[in-house]
Amino acid sequence: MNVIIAGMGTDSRERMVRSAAYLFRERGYSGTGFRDVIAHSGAPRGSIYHHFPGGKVQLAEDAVRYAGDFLDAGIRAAVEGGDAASAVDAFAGWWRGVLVKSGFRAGCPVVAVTVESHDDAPQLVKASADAFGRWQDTLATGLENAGASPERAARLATLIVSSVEGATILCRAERCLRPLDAVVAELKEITRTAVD
Amino acid sequence: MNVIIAGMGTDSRERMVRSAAYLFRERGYSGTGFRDVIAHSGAPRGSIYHHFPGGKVQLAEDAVRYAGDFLDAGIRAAVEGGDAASAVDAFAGWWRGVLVKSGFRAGCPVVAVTVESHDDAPQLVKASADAFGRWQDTLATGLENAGASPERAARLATLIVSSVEGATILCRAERCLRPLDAVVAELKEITRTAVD
DNA sequence: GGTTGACCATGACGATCGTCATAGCGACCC
DNA sequence: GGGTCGCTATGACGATCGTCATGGTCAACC
Repeated sequence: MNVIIAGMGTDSRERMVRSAAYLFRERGYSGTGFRDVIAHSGAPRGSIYHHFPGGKVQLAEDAVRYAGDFLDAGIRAAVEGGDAASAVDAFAGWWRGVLVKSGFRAGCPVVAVTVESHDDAPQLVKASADAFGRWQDTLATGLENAGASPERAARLATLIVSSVEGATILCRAERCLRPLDAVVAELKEITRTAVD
Repeated sequence: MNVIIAGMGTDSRERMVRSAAYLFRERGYSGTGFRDVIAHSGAPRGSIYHHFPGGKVQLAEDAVRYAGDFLDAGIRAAVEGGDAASAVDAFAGWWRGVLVKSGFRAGCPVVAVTVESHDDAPQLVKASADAFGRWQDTLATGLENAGASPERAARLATLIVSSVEGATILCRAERCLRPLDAVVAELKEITRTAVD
């Protein structure tokens, strides 16, 4: 039987969400069909609209939320027990692993959903904004604790998220880690001077 | 009749390429069908595979190249007759205009194609890498002329392209210019200290 | 132990996807 | 003026898309 924990659904439901997030990273939102999610997750076809009455949009919404929560927890853990540079390392290091492990074929699922969202699915835009916002808030808190002013910390957090996400895209195009490494080097220099 | 200029195709062919680049910015690659391109460009349906024997992939390839050339020319013009900060303004200012004019619904077509490309279309990855590479080269040249060292100029150019592209995505999600403004403020500060 | 309800198997719906074949148009060349 | 060729109109192909209805299974609860 399935043990239901508050906030978490069935096994197959969660597998679908995780697979959707995984597949979005490589093929994007429109490029990923329900059949792909079923095949990748091994979840049953018949219960799609039982778990996701809102259809594909709801699945994508949950996938974005899942990715947002997952990465935010990683950033938070690295920020709580490290210096300012570890905030950058935690965020960039995760995407470096995604790039290498996928052979530069995968990127950020939140980015994928954002750049494809039309007007008839505003929930997706909101979910993406939530994820990006939480990442920035967590990073900004870490930078403040390291000694940066609140205003500067907020601006730097936005720069970190923007540049690392952008560098991840450039890495996929160039099929190498050079852009991400260059960005991280500059970011570390900036954060170092900002916390003094 | 159609006046054929070297490197440029028919009117309807070029309209299709431009429309594809335009539509990719809002709906992405997989989210944009040939029928959308036909409707938006007013081009005839029957000549799709006359102008693009390679099908949708070739159309996207040309769209990425078109966007790459177009923006590179803008950056080059701004870099040639300005200081180091104008390089940032030229690049970021273009995307600011795209965001505002589209109501935060459009982004970068090169990004859209990159994050959706699978293995069966490596031409698209290469075309994207070319566009990103040219933008970085042009910006780096401008930074070098302003006084930055070649190595630092290359790293900064990568940071500029990455962070502005990333900020554009964040702006679409948050539906405001705050991320881009924050990034531009930090970038100007960095480039100012780098050219001294 | 009968009933409820969460969950899944199966198959199909209409729409749209990228692709292509065929026929025909009109301008140009010899 | 007959023929060639760039370009377009039209319609269809099979595949796949998201969506949903129906019927069934099995554990849980009164």
